[in-house]
Amino acid sequence: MRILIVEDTSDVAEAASASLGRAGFACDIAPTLADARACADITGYAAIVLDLNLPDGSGRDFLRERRRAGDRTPVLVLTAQFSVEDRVGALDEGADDYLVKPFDLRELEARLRALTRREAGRAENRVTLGGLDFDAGAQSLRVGGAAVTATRRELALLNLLIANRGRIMSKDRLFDGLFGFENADVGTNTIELYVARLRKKLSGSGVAIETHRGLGYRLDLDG
Amino acid sequence: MRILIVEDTSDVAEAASASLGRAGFACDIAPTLADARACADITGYAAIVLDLNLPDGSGRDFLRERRRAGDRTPVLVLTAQFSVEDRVGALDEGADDYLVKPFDLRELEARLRALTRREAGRAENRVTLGGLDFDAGAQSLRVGGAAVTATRRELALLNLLIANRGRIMSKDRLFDGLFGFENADVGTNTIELYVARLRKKLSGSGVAIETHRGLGYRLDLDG
DNA sequence: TCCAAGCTGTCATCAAGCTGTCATCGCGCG
DNA sequence: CGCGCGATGACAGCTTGATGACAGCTTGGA
Repeated sequence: MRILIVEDTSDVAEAASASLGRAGFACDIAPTLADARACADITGYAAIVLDLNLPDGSGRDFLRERRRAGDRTPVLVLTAQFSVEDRVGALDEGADDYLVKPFDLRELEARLRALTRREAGRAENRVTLGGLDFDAGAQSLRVGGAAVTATRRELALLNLLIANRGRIMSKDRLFDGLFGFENADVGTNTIELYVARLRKKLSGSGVAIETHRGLGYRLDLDG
Repeated sequence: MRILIVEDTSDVAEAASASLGRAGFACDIAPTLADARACADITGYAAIVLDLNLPDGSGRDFLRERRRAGDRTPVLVLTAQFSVEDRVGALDEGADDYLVKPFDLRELEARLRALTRREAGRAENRVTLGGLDFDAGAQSLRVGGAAVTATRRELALLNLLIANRGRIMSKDRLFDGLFGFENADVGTNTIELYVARLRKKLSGSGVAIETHRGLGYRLDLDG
């Protein structure tokens, strides 16, 4: 799951990026509206965290632009203001959620999980699929009832595959979901590597990651 | 848009109901968990406003029940507590949003609009034709309900034919659609080859690729 | 601050199966 | 009946993916 953080205070942006990164999100940071537009044009995001106060304009303009262009990416707005009008305005302009600064990083994380999971058509973090039991919030994985340890990247990949279960995901899309711009030089072989590692851990779970040559991978029930 | 308000303080419930009513929502009020269960079982709601503090238990139990039962109705949680743990917990248990009491009625209204708004709109580029079911996004193909695997080229050809269904496509045009400039030296026989391969996979689908000698191919319903 | 453990990503090598060519056969049309 | 376009089976090359080993780096603990 790739997230765009539009925030000019680098302290806040860095902290959020680090915290979300640990939670399995891949983050890009845009300190200005111009940067945000560039990033959003280049790639798609699972969600956008948007500060309203930016050096080159208001985040609300950016939000309005995207919505007008038909972009429905979930947007969580950050605001330092206490005015109800402002929050309500942002929500009515198409924001999906907001947080008042200063905010707790765990809360940002939980809200982004709620937003992205809604996009995937899920109502809760926990997914049971065959003998597989995955909780995106707790980052925990069980196979046939037994706890299985998995690394951050492995869980991120699993999360992506589950969110798109039954669909073939190209390696490019998986790559975009797993890595932000700062890791753009990572070889695409990495995806194959993590698929292999995940498969090993999922063996016997009744869930399989199928290879579709030249197309990508698909997660679905075995058999 | 019908909304269920689960809240035992009748002042708050009435005020919310009146305000939301003016905004175009139809509201039912449930003062207890038992009432809430009864209402939710009888009819479906566009969203649920849920107080966590109720005379006969915690709203979180109710939330968990509904989610476990597969109910995805958007839930907005009302909480009097400031504990981050509690909010995060509710969100992770499947809540879509929360408000801290006391809250502004306009804000409740805006948030419910945001929650219900996103139920609409799920763009799918999926085509069903006779017994054939093709999803260009998921790159998946079904014939008579059964999943059929196809290679990249086969899917590309199918996509082209479906997009121009009922029209005769010359081999040249199909060729241009399947191969870029770098493959310009591929023999035109290849198209015939892939048509044959596709026909094999589509047999029994009710869809046929007709040959029009000297002109090209046409995909349409059988018979 | 240093160390150890484990996560990450690169590389090389091996396997799989997609791709396109060829040859041969069928079939429609003149 | 003959010509030419199209159909199809077989095959070899080559792209694409799988996987084991390894080095660098991060992270957590002492």
